[in-house]
Amino acid sequence: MTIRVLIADDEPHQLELLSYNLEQAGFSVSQAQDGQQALDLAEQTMPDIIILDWMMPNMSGIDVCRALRGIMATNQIPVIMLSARGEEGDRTLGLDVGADDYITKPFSPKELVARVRAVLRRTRPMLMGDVIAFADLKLYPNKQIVERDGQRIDLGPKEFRILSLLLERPGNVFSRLQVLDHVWGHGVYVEDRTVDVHLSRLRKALNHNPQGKNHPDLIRTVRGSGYAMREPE
Amino acid sequence: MTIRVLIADDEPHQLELLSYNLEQAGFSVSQAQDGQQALDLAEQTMPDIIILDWMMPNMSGIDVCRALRGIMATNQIPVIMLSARGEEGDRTLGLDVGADDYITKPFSPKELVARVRAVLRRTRPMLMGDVIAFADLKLYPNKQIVERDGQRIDLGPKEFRILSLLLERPGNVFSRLQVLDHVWGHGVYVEDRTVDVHLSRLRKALNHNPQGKNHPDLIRTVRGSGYAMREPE
DNA sequence: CTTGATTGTTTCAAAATTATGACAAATCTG
DNA sequence: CAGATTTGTCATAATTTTGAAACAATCAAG
Repeated sequence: MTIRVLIADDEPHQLELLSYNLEQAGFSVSQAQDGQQALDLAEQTMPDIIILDWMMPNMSGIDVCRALRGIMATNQIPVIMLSARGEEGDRTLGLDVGADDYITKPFSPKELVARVRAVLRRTRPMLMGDVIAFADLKLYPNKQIVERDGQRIDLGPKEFRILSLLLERPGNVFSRLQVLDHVWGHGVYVEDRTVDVHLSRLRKALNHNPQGKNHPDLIRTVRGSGYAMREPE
Repeated sequence: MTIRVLIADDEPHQLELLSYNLEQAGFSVSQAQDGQQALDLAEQTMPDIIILDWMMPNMSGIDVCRALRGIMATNQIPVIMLSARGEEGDRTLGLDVGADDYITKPFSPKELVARVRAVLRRTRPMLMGDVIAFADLKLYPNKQIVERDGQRIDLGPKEFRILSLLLERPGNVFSRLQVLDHVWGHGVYVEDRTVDVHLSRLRKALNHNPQGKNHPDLIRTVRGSGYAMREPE
């Protein structure tokens, strides 16, 4: 369950240095030497976070960021921009384009690592082991426990992971294929209708109420598309 | 099995004074002169507790604390902040960033030592040799003794250490690999299934009741992941 | 209100994972 | 060193989880 970082910088020395530090910090790192390559790699490998140097040949960090935001698959991946300039205008431009954080050079590798963690904590709290709350539901990643309305709920591994996925972006619709990819992993031969079955099991477990009436259904079926968490009224 | 403290303060005199007192109190102390160094040392040596001066060159105590919290490896290490100012806002900022306690200057070395002990007692009772209680279970860390429901229980060394590990963060799931790492140590060639066997032995020992019915099982198996202490709802 | 498409559920055998008894090797104790 | 205890592995049993198929229910549009 390692966190994957993509880092793009045209200066080999800097790239190597930062990669090394990120790896030391326990991340799995892939490198790009220019903007175009970064974009390609991002699409191919779908990292958990992307670090872009502002100035790069071929395609600037800004351009890459804009492009990433335009692609459905990548537009949720958090981005950190690295910049030599320190002008306020740049910063806002960076954030405007959809970057999640902005670091001005010079900075220490330590700082970069800290920022990466901070951004991930903000955007993907589950990856960092924080408790996820949604309506009257609580999910404890470290304990692999789910509670609804204070009541403990038992879930099989697959159901737990599906719920985790849905809770990563509450409200977002996940297609059956996406669910298969994230929960089963790539290249696994399984019917997509199997997802339905697990969703059914998940619903049954979540909505079942020991005393009396069932809880309202927290999962929304989007006909023709997939499933999502539903925020109750 | 001495407790290791990292203390960071940019004023050499103060640093020396506090270090001396902490050492007198039986702690093993390492020193940092600025924030960056503190962060580095923390990652390298993984102390049991960290004391940070609020104002430091290079990186303030706040920044260091934030960074520590962002790093998986260090985010469980308790932190005490030292501050010259006494404003309420600072205090809450300090605690917001994830500090465990906050001391306003001027303070006596005695007070610092007392606070260190208090924080450790709160966060890592086992380190202080305190008795760990969990449900009707009691574990005496330095005596290597466990009792359930008042009855003395005999555990082999491995079983004792596994139980200690599970009790460090009750409810948290520990993978077989984590258990192997913590109990056997790194680079030991042992089947992961061996952990199952020891868990089985641990359970048998814990749940066996001389008079009549067995105790309820205190250990939770998390299919596909590992083991954890079973917490009440 | 019918129809075709999509989704929900139940059931069941297979697959995967975990529990545990038995035993030899290793380690400790006196 | 002898005897006792602790360890690690294996084989087998017990359990849980999974995936697919079959059928029921629901939906969206004519």
